[in-house]
Formats: sequence, C-alpha cells, structure tokens
Amino acid sequence: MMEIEMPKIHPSQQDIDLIDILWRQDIDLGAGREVFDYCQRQKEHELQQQREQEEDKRLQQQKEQEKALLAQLQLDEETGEFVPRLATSGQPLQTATSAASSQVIQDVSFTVDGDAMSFDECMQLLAETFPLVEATETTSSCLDAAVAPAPNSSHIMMKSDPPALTQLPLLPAPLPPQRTSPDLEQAWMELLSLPELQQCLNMEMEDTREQTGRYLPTNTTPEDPNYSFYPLPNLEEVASNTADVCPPEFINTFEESFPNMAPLDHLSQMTLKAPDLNTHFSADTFCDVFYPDVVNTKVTGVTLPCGQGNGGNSLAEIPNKPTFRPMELQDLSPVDTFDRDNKPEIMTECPDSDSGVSVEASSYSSSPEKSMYGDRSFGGYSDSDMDEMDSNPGSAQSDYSEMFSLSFQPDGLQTPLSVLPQQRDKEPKHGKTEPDDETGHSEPPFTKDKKRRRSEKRLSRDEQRAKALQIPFTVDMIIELPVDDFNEMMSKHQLNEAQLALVRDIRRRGKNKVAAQNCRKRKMENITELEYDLDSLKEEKERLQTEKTKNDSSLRKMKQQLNTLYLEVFRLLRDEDGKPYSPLEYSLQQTTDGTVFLVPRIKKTLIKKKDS
DNA sequence: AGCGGTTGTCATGAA
DNA sequence: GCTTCATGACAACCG
Repeated sequence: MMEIEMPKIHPSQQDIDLIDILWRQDIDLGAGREVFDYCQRQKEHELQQQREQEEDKRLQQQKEQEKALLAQLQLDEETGEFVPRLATSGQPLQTATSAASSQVIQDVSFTVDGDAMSFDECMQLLAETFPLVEATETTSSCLDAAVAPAPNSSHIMMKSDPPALTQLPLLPAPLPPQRTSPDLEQAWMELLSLPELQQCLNMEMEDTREQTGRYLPTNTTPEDPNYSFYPLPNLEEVASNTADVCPPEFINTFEESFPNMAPLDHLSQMTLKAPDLNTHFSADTFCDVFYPDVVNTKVTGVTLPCGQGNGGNSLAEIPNKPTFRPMELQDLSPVDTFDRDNKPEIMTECPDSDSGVSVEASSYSSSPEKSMYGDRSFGGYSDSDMDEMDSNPGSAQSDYSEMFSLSFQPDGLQTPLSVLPQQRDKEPKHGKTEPDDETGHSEPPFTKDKKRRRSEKRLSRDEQRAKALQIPFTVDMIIELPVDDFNEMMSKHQLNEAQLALVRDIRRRGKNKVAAQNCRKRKMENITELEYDLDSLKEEKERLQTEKTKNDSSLRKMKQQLNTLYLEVFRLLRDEDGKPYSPLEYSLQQTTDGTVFLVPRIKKTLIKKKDS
C-alpha cells in the first residue's frame, strides 16, 4: 500500500468556505460529520489548535460565502437538500455549464486567472451541470473528510485538490473493479476529458507543484509510471471511495432524491481509469450518461419494437406454442413408413404381450380390461417384439423413435406438454441413445450408463406402444400428470378402449417403476443406515467393554485397599487387656450416621440364628 | 455358461 | 371402488 504524504499547502479561505458549504449539504442529505472521521482522526491532533484559532474568522467569512452560494441553490422540498438551480432545460449542455460556471465565478467571487478555472470551480461546474454527481462527488465525504475537519491547517485541501486527493489512499480500499459501472465510468472519463476540466486540473497540478515543490508531470500519459501522482487518476479513488465512505442512509437519501438517475451503487462504484482520460468527449455520450432516463427511453424504444412489433405475436405465442418437439420434429413420413412397412408385420407376428395392454387374442378372454381391445387394427406388441425392434438396426426402431409422440397434436394439452421438464430432457437424449441400440447392441464407447440405456430401452417400449396406438400424449405426460390433469387430458380426447387401456397401463407401469426405484433407493438407504448404526453400536460396545474393564480393575483395587484398611484398623484396636482384636472374631460395621461399631462375629451369628 | 447387480414389471396389500 | 404408494417376487439385461 503506497502511502502518499500530505503536501503542506494552505487552502484559501474561499475554498474552505465552499467546501464547508458543501459539507453542510451533506448534513442536509443525512451524512453526519462523524462519517468522515477516518481521515479526520489522523489529523485531529494536529488540527485542533489551529481549528480553534481560525474558528471565528472562518465562520464570518463562511456566512458570507454561504449566502453567496445559496443564492445559486434552491432547496429541494422533498429531500431537504440544496440543489443547484438548473439551467434552462432546453439549453445546450455546454451553454448551461458555461453559464453556471460563470455564475459561480461571478457570485462566489472566485479568483480566476484568465480563462483557467480552479478545481473547485470545476467541481461547482459539475454540481451545476449534474446534481447527481454533485451530491455524490462534490459533497462526498471524501472531499469533506479531507478538508472539512481542519480548516486552514497545513493538510487542508486548498485551491488545489490533488494534495487532498492523494490522501485518499488512506481511505478504505476502492471497490473491486468489477463493481464499477461501465457507463458511469465512461461518463466520468469523458467528463474529465473536458478541456475545461483538464485545464483546470492541470492548473491545480501546477499549483500543487509550486507549493509542494514535488515534481508532477504535466504531460503525464496514462502509461506514465508516475501517473499515480497525476490528479486525475485520484479522482477515480474519489469516486470509488465515495461508496466506501458514504453512509448507507446517505445513499438511500440520495436514491430517493433522484429516483430516475442511474443506480447509486453504480455511481458510487464508478471508477476512472487513467488510460481513458483523453477519451473524446461527445455531448451525446455526456447526455446519455447524465440523463439515463433518456437512455432508457432509447433502449425501450429499441427493444419494444422487437418485443411488441412483429415479435409481439411471437412472444405471445411462445408460451402457447406447444413444445411438443417429438411431434413437431417428426413429420408424417416416418409414420407412414411405419404404418406401411412395420406395423402390419408386427401385428401379425406379435400376438404376445408382456402386459395386459398389448392386444392379442389370448388376452381378450383373460382379462376384462384386456378384452376391451376391440380395435385390433392398433395392434399389440410384445416386449420381445420391441426388443427386436430395439436391436434391429435400420428396422422400424428408428422410425419408432423418430415418430414417437406421434404426429397427433393434442389441442388442449399444449401447455402441459410445454411445461413438462423431463420430456425436454429425454427427447434429445432419445435421439442420441437410440442409435446405440440400433447398432445391434454393439458395445458403444460409453456403456457404463447401462441404467440409462436400459431405462430408455424399456421406456421406449411404452413409447412404441403409445405410438403404435397413436396415443396423443407423451409417456411422460401420461405418467407424471396429476390425477385431475390426467383425467382432464383423457376427457379432452376421444380414445378407444385399447388406447385408454394402454394409457392406464403406461401410467401404472410408469408410476410403479418410479415407486420401485424409490423403494429400492429407500431400501439401500436403510441398509446403509443400518450398517452405520451397526458400526456405531459396535463402537459403543467396544467402548462400554473397555469402560467395564476399567471399572472392574478399579473396583478390585478399591476392594484390596478396603481390605488392607480393614486389617489395619484391627491391627490398631486393642481390648481392655491390651490385646488386639481378631478379625476372625470381630467385624467392623458402620451405621448410617457414620458411627463404627466393633461387633463380635459370634454374637452376630447368634443374633442371626435367633432371628431365623 | 454362470454369477451378481440393476432395472422393469406384476401382484398384492395398505392408505 | 378407484388411485396411489410400497414392497416382494420374478424376469430380463448387462458386465
């Protein structure tokens, strides 16, 4: 972190007063002075003395200057802040800024050398031209933080701001570059490329050089390694640090004051990049940036025709347009092909079926549901037949897969179709995986996902059956729709008995398949959980066994110690004759109150005998 | 060819 | 009575 020494300069009283006025505007915006204590604390001990001395003098002059400046401001009744009186709205911007600047120069009585403007004047110009910038930059805490706490001090920002700006690295680190707003960043760059402003800044730099004696390159290029001393790049930190220093309430207040302006976070995060300082400034870009509502109007003017012109219909159609991709992509030709070539064969060759869905002679009599297949023209296909189709490259399988979902478009079910997510996932996959099956079950490069292949293959059977019976719904729809929707869907289409039975079987099988998957998943989870519990119980058992071993050992040891103590007590006890008691004849017994009695064992046994 | 794992399907019972 | 869900059992498939 490069720390830049504060140059010892003395600001003019006018500058101080102007800054103090701006600070007062911050107060109006809700920004407290303590917000800027970061810089203030660093200089407080140096400035306190001088501040007291200059207090009275400053106040007097400040009042005068404040009156002069307030003459240029008007009070915003909504925000309570002073907003510079804007120039005539229809007036060209350049003219407005010039007029405003001249007004400021005239009223505030800035000392101007010829055509050059001081930095403060430029800031004032910005304030007059762009209230938003004024609120965030001119009255920003950065400037105040650097100046307001210490008027007339050696660290005070004087006529030349760069010294104060060089102090900014002491402020919190700038925001990350990605948080900057490109538009505002460009706007700042363009703004800073204003000849007036650059002249002003160069003049400020000259002043700084004169006062500090430090070399500051006047023709600093963006590539200049010393460009960090250049005042302009520091403005970047002014802008970026503003966001760091400004309190949220200030920002909120500001946003409320300028709801139409660019988002404040963008503004507060904008940075300036030195390489773009010489970016050509154009009034259009200036206006575009400073009056974003105009930009918005332009944008909406551009986008609306896209969305509402000819595209309006398309947009409106999009949600309603069925995403029935399989049906849309598969034209009638595959169906025709299938109908011509394969279906008759299958019908004649495949009387068998793995489920009651299939239509075959034997099924008709075995099941009432199956017997309802009156229309034999739809045919039934056994799993083996489907397997043949799956494994027969170039056979009807490809046509099946291509024409799946049929060419029939359910009018009333476009939206559900478009909503179904799995369908979209599966359909593209379908086209990819089917060719694998078509290759005669030859080992595809990636056959590890056999579940998927199998699932697709199995699913394709129902799909093929549905296609064969010209079911106007996708299998996913049939399976996943809620009962009500499913019934509604069924009621909207007149299906024959075979189709109804097939749809019911597809739904039953599909749900059962999912249920089986969930069941197995649950079973595996239970097994895993039981294994985990078993391991935990084993660990617990080992732990308890270890604890028991320890407790047994401890108990044994305590018993030994008690026995030793017991014998020791007997060894010390003596009767009237001075003879020791025998542990065999006496025993020590302790009552509940802690009293220890010497009880003859014989007597004890006698008592026991008496009791018994 | 046999084996084990995976998956789909059916039958059955419960909710 | 119908639907859905859960689960055991079976078969097919695959490595």
